[in-house]
Amino acid sequence: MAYQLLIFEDNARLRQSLEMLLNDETNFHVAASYPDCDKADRQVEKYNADLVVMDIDMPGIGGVEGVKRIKNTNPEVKVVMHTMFDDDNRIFDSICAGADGYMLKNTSPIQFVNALQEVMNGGAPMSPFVAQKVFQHFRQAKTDSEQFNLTAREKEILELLVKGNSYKMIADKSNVTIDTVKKHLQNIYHKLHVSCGTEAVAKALQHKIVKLD
Amino acid sequence: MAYQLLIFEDNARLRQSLEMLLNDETNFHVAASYPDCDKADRQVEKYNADLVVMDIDMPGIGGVEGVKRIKNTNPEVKVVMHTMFDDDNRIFDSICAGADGYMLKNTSPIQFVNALQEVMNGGAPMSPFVAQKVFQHFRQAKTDSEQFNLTAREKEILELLVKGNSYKMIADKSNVTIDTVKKHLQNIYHKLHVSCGTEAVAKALQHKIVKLD
DNA sequence: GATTTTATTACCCGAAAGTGTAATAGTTTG
DNA sequence: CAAACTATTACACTTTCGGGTAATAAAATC
Repeated sequence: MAYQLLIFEDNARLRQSLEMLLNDETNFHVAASYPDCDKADRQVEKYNADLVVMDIDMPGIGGVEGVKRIKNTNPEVKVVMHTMFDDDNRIFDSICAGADGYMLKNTSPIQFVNALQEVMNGGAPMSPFVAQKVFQHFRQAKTDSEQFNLTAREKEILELLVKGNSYKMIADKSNVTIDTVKKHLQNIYHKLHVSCGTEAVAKALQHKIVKLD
Repeated sequence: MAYQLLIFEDNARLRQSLEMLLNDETNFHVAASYPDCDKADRQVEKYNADLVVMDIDMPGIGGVEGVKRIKNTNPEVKVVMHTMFDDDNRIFDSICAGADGYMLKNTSPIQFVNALQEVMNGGAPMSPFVAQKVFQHFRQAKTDSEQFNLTAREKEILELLVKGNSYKMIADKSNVTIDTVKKHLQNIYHKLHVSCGTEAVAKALQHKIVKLD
């Protein structure tokens, strides 16, 4: 049985190309295709779709919002983004919205079909460039995190602060007096270029100086 | 010119299989292979390696620490993890340590060679299962973030707190009195099940209730 | 239309946070 | 070896936080 597939793509020529390409595959059947995804959730239900190919830049609600709606009503439907956009925000927004794959439009037809097959097998296909961006996102912080020159002791105390401890609790857990804790945090705030505890926590988490499991 | 390749893999049989497999490829040349990566950084330099295949579970320092060292001394060398481990921590630790790819050992030889080729072309190859984990990592928070039942106003105020504003500053920016801010934050703390601002900031960021660009 | 939720202001009070200054001692580094 | 860094404690002082209680009005919900 072939997978029921829906295409959302505002460029008519590309839409038809995709239809032809995918209908040539025995395990895919393009149930329908649309130039916008304003009613994507209903259309998915109507055709009982297994898989959706979603452009991002479309008239009406964009593809990112489209994914959100589809995943909201039919979480089991797989959605693969298919777009020219390769900027970080579009990529991460799509993934957060629930996309199961992210393929750039420069992908060869063979690779694209492979990607769709991969997503049906439970994978998360993405173009090499996208994969690189995703990896970078994890690494990014690591590099600048050591740029604050916090001493081991200071990291220790900052971590306790981030985990919600008061000055007094930090003092107890570190076996020092509260005044020492105060002094350390004062130094920490200076090094992080912040002026209070909440800001320090935000910065520490943002730059992954401390991790919360 | 073939890429100079190093293999770190403690299982002798697998190590030899990999050598044979990769030496069959015209564009790869296995310069050397080792059962541990304790001196990986020096070995990389000695053979002027372009690419490293790295197991994780090895005697001595593990593969994760190995990647760290290699990337520290030779950031331009590509490192692909090759392991049986598919748990989140190993995956994310490796990526953070600087790995350029993460392939599970159940990968077919053809796919593995493709992955190595992909990484040399600037990609970030990963097994479907790994890709799925990575996507999940982005999505995860989104679901439970709306479970705190914060009102729009409360989110607004919480966001200002996270960004390092004092009660007084929040009051000014929200055009309300400081007492109102206090009351709101008090309610917010209850809803988040925390008892102070720093804890609230940590929780807000952890659950991505507010994002810092 | 009545009830609940949300946003708002106000006041009191004690505890916690944050600043400044200063002194001591061990460690590290040049 | 001297200088710089790190960890530590102490005290005084001001500001900020956070809890409790209470009252009002608009908005949303039932």
